Amino acid sequence: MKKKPEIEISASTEDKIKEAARVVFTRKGYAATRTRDIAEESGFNLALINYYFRSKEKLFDIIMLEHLQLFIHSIMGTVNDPGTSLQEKIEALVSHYIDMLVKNPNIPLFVLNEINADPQKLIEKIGVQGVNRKELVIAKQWRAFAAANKIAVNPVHMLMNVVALIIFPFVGSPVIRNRTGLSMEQFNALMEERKKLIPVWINAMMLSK
Amino acid sequence: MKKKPEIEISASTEDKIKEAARVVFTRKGYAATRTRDIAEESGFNLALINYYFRSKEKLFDIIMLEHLQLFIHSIMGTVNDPGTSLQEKIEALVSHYIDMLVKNPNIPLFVLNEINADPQKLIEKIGVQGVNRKELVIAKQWRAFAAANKIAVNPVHMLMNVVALIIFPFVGSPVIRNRTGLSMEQFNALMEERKKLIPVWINAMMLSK
DNA sequence: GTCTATATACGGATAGAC
DNA sequence: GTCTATCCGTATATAGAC
Repeated sequence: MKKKPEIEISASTEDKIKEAARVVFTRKGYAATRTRDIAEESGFNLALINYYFRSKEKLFDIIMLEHLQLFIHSIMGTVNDPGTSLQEKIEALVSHYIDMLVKNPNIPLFVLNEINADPQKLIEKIGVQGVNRKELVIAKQWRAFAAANKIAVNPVHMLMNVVALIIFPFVGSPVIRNRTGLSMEQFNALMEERKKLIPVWINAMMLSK
Repeated sequence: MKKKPEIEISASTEDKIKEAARVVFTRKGYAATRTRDIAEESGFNLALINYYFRSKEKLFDIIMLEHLQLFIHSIMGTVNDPGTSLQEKIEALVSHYIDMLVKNPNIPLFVLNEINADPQKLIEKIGVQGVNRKELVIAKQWRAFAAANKIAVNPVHMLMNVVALIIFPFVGSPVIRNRTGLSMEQFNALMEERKKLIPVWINAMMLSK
């Protein structure tokens, strides 16, 4: 495992190809990207892709795995932190994901797409199954909150709602921007607003009767 | 324009191919479906697809157009009905779309995907631009409601939220079902619950401070 | 390691028999 | 209208020169 500098002055050819692949795969999906597109984007020849990664599919698997880890990895620290309240955890998650998605707006659709294309394959690769979700700190805090406030709705609803409010705008971004006439900057400004709004909304939803 | 029977005892070959195409395109997306897949699904030979539809792309355009109309068409009546309140309109829309999505759970991801792949192309085809959205009855009712309750948030947020809460669970269905262990029937039961819950949530969100 | 040239496979589309 | 056989472009992958 080679150590990498924080700022890559000159990335290796392998990393350049991987970055190019990330860009193209994420924008067009697996089936619609050609190895030629990746080669062009990277500035190298198409033969090099196979030299480093053996095949288009293997390269894709690497990219996808990194995306999934980006989604899942960082979350674990916050949801299992005994030092923060439920409300604070929601705020942290919302803020963190919106930041990430503003930088990488194409990731959600890409990931959802490819999971849909082959649900088995990708689910095996994540392998976070080890964690017992019921015993996460956030789960305990939710149960306490639900009991204290006599909340009867299935927690799966609230989970879906949080994720929906965060992710959906990015998935629907082209439609939204077209129908509303918003520029990319204006759209991102709205997303910034949502960091504050979503936790408030979630709270209101949970307590609604 | 031939009139079709409500229940097709024996659909024409053309319609069978179209239905097969709908199934395969919707499941796999444009790039990943092969005309051979459609042929197999339809029970006919691949040559027939070109006989009836000239090309894969023309067939796709037809399917996509029908999907988009399914999304947009029925909505206009309800959002422009002067006889129902804002709350009633939201209830009607939520209920209607969830019914539709339970029957066609793959449509949202498919449509979002293809819009993302080529935003220009599809937006031109919808052509609902004629409608002045500001003058829809629902828009007036929203402004009245917002004024009466001193709501300051950008209405685009609320629009995104309604759509997100309805559509996202279907887009994320494979992940959700995998992480929660829900069967398809249990998932659909949750969606049924959401017909009542979402309008309540929306109301709570709008009035939250 | 990186390139050019090429083998090989696959997919969309068509010709032509029935 | 429907089929079988086939053409032809394109995409992945590899061989081999440098």
